[in-house]
Amino acid sequence: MPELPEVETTRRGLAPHILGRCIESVQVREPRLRYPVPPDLAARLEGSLLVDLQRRGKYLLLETPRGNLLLHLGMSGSLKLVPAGQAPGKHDHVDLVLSSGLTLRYTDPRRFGMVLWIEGDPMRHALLEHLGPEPLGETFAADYLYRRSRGRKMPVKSYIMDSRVVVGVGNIYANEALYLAGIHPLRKAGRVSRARYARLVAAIREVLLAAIAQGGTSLRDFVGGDGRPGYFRQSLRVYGRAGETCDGCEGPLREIRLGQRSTVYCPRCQR
DNA sequence: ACGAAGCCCTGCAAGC
DNA sequence: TGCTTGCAGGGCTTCG
Repeated sequence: MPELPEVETTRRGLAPHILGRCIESVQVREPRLRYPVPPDLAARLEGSLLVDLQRRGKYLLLETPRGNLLLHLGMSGSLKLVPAGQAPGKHDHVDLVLSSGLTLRYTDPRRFGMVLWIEGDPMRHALLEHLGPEPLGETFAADYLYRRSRGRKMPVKSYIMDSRVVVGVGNIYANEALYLAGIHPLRKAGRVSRARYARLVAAIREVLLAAIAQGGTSLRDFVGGDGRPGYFRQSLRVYGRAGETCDGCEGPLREIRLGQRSTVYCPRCQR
């Protein structure tokens, strides 16, 4: 399940291999993703130079002189480079055949992801314009989280997973960051102090940066490999560990459902 | 305006 | 063994 670190790892892995290349042809085998792939995508892209690959939250923006390709990996999506002509698998929905002899292949078994075309300023696009700050950027700070949360009654975990508040904090990292910050996931967002938001900001950065650092070790997988970055599993402190022992107090970790998301925490260490 | 629930989808695991 | 059922979840959309 690609979260921000996996998307950033994908961006870094792909960029040096695709930028400066030209799109020779495009094949859309399955347009039924989260939103339909535009029927005229091939006409928009063919013959275009790939100028830049940027990330905004968990979205990737592949820039060409005529517009941007907006990509989201959803739950199960991935992008990889394969040799031109390699037979597609069942869930290989979109191919961009490049001038380099490699094909950029979009795969997504569950089809929660998206491949869209944007002309004009992509940051004005409906899907991007209301996104909150980047968690690794300067504007994401304790003061910001604190002020914006005043009066909010939703659980702090739901608050930090709201992409209008901050982008890129998915379920796994929300669980991990709240554990590191010692904050109970059900605590009302408006009842978290400024000092504890400072700890939370640091914790969110820490888990994301650690995951990116680990993902970076498998960058070679992006060419000819399976295209799957490391999933950071071995470092998880709470996620997927319900019933196991808390590293801090050695008590059992508890699991609840919050908004149909698995939520794991230590009832003793997190208040 | 806010917060919660619903929905999209397939692979996998558990249960019978 | 082969079915059915349930679960996983990002993020937009709808409902209350």
